Amino acid sequence: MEKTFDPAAIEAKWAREWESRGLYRPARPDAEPFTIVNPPPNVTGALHIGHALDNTLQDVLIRYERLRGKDALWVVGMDHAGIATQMVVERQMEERQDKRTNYTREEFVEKVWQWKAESGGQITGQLRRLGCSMDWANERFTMDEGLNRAVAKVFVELYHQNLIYRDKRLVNWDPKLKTAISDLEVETHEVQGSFWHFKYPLADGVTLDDGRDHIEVATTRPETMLADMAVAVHPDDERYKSVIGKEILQPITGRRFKVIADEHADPELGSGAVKITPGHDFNDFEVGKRAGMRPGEMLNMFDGDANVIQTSDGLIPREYLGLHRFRRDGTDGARELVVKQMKELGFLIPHLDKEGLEHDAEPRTIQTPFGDRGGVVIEPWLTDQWYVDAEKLAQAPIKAVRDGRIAIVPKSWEKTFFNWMENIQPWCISRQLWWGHRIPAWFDGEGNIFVAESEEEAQAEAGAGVKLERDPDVLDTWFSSALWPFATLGWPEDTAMLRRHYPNDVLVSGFDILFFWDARMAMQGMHFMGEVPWKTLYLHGLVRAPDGQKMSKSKGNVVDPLGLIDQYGADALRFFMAAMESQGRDIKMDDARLAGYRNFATKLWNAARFCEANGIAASASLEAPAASLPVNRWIISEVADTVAEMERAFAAYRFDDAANAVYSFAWDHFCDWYLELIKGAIDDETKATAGWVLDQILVMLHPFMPFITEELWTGLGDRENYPLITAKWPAPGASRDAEASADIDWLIKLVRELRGAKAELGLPPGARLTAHFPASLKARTERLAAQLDRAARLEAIRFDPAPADASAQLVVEGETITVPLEGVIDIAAERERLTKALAAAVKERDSLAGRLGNASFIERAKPEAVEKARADHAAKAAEADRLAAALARLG
RNA sequence: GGGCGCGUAGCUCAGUGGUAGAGCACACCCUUCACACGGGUGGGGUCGCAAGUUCAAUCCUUGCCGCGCCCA
Repeated sequence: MEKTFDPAAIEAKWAREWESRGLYRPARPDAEPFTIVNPPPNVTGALHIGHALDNTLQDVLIRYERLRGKDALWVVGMDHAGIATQMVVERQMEERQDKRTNYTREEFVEKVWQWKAESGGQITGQLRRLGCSMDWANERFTMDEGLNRAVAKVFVELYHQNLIYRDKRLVNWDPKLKTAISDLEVETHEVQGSFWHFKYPLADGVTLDDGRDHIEVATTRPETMLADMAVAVHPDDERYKSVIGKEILQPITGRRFKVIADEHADPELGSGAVKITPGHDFNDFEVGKRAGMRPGEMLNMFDGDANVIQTSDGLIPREYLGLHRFRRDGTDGARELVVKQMKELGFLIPHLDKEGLEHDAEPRTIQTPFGDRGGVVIEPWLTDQWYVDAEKLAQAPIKAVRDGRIAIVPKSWEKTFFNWMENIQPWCISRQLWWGHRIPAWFDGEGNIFVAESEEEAQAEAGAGVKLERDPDVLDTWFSSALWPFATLGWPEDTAMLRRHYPNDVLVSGFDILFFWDARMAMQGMHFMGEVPWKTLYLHGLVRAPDGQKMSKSKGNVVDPLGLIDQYGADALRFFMAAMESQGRDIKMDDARLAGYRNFATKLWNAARFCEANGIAASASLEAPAASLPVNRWIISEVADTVAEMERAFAAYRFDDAANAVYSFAWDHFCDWYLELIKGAIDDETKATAGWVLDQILVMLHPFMPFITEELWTGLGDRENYPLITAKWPAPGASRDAEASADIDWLIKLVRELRGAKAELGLPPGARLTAHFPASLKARTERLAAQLDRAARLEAIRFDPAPADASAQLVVEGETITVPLEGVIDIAAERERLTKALAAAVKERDSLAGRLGNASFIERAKPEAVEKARADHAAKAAEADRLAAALARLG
């Protein structure tokens, strides 16, 4: 074995071996199932650091449960990512001066499939590098045959249950991608913009009570005045009461419309009057509806690119037609022209700044909606789209979380979940794209809709001879991924897989997709399966840059997980992710820590080398070997404790605790103490014990560091047919051995005292000394003779009284051990050492005495607390006495 | 405006109603027969601030300050 562990040399080998031997999903028909579905990564995606975290956590759970003997299934697949994928392919076409619309829909979609076959799905190879033990043999795709069927069936059923419907209303329109998107795909950012104030003249000579012949309105989007249909004032606003029902004459379009009363107008804000553009603003749309306008009558002034088109009343002046909504690429748009004309016409009310200077507009920070993919400002646009009645579907998941059938971990997310689910809006699911699941709805020429799983069925419904045209739109990608927990298991067929693995056990996802994906899975799962999709929903945080900033391509601070794997090894990266994962908190990247876990892998590697060189080999039994020596009995106890601690941590989804438990056991207990204590005295019992303990470390560490542990497991024993990945989780069959633990705990304290004394007295660490023990320790020192020789470096153990002077005195568990140091001891240094130790003991003793002297403590504190304080006080007092005596003896 | 979370050693983070922990970093020692990606010893924290509850508060409550995220 090499001195330094080289991850690259073994990772690819094991990933290949495990997968090709079918070890990621061994046949375990009689075992209890354990199921996780993986959040399907985008077919366009590459592995980023968030995937590394998300998938590490899932793999840790899957490997743990597989070791525990369960039939562990980790469903893997990819997401067709409608918008993202279409964008990728279109961008490539652009580079060749080509474009989507040069092709038929079928030709284009064929090209996307080609792209997918050639360069899509790189991420699957990258997940394998991370060691993800997914069920690769049954990889799925949101547009494979099974999912297609499931999507069609879900759509048709929800439609017939009136849970999917078609509606004309305002949608979030992305004018760059030219598709509708859902509320969730809109990101609001603050933008520095302008707030313009205008006069809207009252028609027919009407005036306000104060004599003015106009109403003042203000807007951040003046271009929409081309489609204004009302001015709203608050019904109780005395300033405007007299003009409610009177008309405005819009200066640019010459359109006449009414002053209406609506509570949306806030008398406290600005003039208290607002212009109403129901076709281009969500609030105005509602005001318009309340005023009796039907969506079909609302004026629309934009095409899909957000360029101005003529409204149905033909009143937009010719010079506006074709202009973009606002300035773009250095060219003024409708907004700029509206402001210019209103100003020329004398209807612009200038803004006065602090210095009294006039400006066209007041500067203002505006909450502006952007499309999360296209990155341009969203335009509220009046179109026909398909909607899911999310409010109805949300009820069952709300109840399931409420009554605990779904446990959200960490629990603090429940509130967020409820808040969103209880205020959920209709979900717009149609997208004006070519790549995706085409909506299974057909139209005849007369406004009738036929929704069916196939064209034949739709035709049958419509009647022979009726000419049908299929809805050109596709479904939101999340509509299909919402079916993941059951559609990947065979639904709508009633398969054995489905019965066995639904509900899934746990879903692990970042909180950023709680609404996008998790909540929607819960809705669809409960609706179609009648049961929760998973029993536990574990939400983790984001991986942040070392400075705590969010990683983003535009900031250039993204960390490539594959680079980290190259540098530190996949095991170290995985261990880092798990050890840093404490219940959903964000994780800051920290290379030093990663390096630390690489060092840990090397440490383990070298411990195994040591074992190998000393004839310590693989164990044959799951149970701990019989042992008589204290060191062996002690380390077996420690294994049992560690197993228990890990199981507790796993049950609570404390990845950090589980990782730290095996880390500290392997390094602190096994390497630093056990191996040191057995050196030079490795008999058969010790060989058996050490081999067994090392095996237990490999098993316990395997979920976190699968590669190195598997390599060592097969390297240490002849067990090609019993690979670690499918080995058995520890069952030591031993409990804490109190006597052995007391012995070794004492020994460790003694050794630490000796080392400390040597360091402080300036003695070489390797110096061999004689120690005088009290006779009461005779039996213990005999049991530990080998270790006292080796680890404590004691040359001789004596029970006669030590010479009174020139000695170091160590107080261990209340007993004084004297180490004569004639000729070498620096009395002053020893005095200083003892004085320091005494001061510490006295401080603690007195603090405890103070507490015990407090009558109300004795009366009111829990009896255990009082008891413990008494015991601690006695121990500290004894220690202080011993140290004081030792100091006195020095003179 | 509403909600959630955070503020603990120089850094990254655990943690507990009863004397504060880890990793890294730091100082000193060690070329000890697995490992310098190592071993040993040690220094370092008024647990953001203030008040309250309690025999006892870093931990519970309230307020404040600072930071972050989500929603409107």
